[in-house]
Amino acid sequence: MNTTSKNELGELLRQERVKIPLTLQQLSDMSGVSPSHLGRTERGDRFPSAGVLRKIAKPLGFEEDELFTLAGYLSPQADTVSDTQRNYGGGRLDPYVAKVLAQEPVEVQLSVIGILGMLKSIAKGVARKEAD
Amino acid sequence: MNTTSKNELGELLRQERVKIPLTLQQLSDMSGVSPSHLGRTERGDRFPSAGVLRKIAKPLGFEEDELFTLAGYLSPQADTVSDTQRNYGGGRLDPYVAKVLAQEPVEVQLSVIGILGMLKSIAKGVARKEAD
DNA sequence: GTTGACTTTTGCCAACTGGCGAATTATAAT
DNA sequence: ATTATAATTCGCCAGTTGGCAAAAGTCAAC
Repeated sequence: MNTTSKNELGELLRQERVKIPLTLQQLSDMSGVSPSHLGRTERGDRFPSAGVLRKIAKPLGFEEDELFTLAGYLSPQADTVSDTQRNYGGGRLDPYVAKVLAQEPVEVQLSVIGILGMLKSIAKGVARKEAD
Repeated sequence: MNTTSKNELGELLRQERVKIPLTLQQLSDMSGVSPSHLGRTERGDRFPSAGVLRKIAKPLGFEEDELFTLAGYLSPQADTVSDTQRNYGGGRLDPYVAKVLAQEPVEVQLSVIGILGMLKSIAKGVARKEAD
């Protein structure tokens, strides 16, 4: 449908699924869409209908209509769409990192990024000192 | 498809089209959807995809996503809380954590879980000590 | 009534979606 | 290395969507 696509949608879907992390089978169980179809969708040999997009959105952590705009069913600035995180073109989370972290309780996960924030501010201070 | 449907969507579409007023041909010219398909859709023997709903929305005076909810592609009020449903199975990575971490270089990500590992082993030692 | 233009419906068809089961490929475990 | 097991992909299929062209159905002027 979108000739210039390079299949960014499918790649995004796989990226999100893997980083959660989920298998096709698990996502299938949550969404009611067959694993084979999900796989084909991610790799771009099938284009997902609005129905499937709706079913898989929440399990993947998307807003209900977020995937619609990404799929071109809704224009980018269409109403409502809470300007959520613009992480799409941004950095990627290493799958191994995701897997390890996912095994920790959410509070630990949050602590980890809290500590990361501290380290970053310390590093920043050090860098400023060194620059003097 | 839905035997009990009464086809409210199709009837609504026809009502709006006639009210404007437009012929199937005219709506077809504006939307790029064939008259025959529009006719079948209104009468309920075809169910419109998200693509055609998007195409005919504005010509009929609807918001772009308005027909999506009417067609059941979008729930009546998309609640914008992605935090509500989580923890499907065990081992899920918090989306916020994922977003934050994803913005760091992969080496930083790896360092982070390295540090996490250290902290865990320290905690384990402490716990054993306390248990004594 | 008949002709004419216009609107809607119908017959048929290609293309696509999405599911199921088998085959293949990765991942552990012994 | 070999086997077991889980994950992904492939082959094939039924059901739908949506377009085109031809067939009705409508309504006016003549």
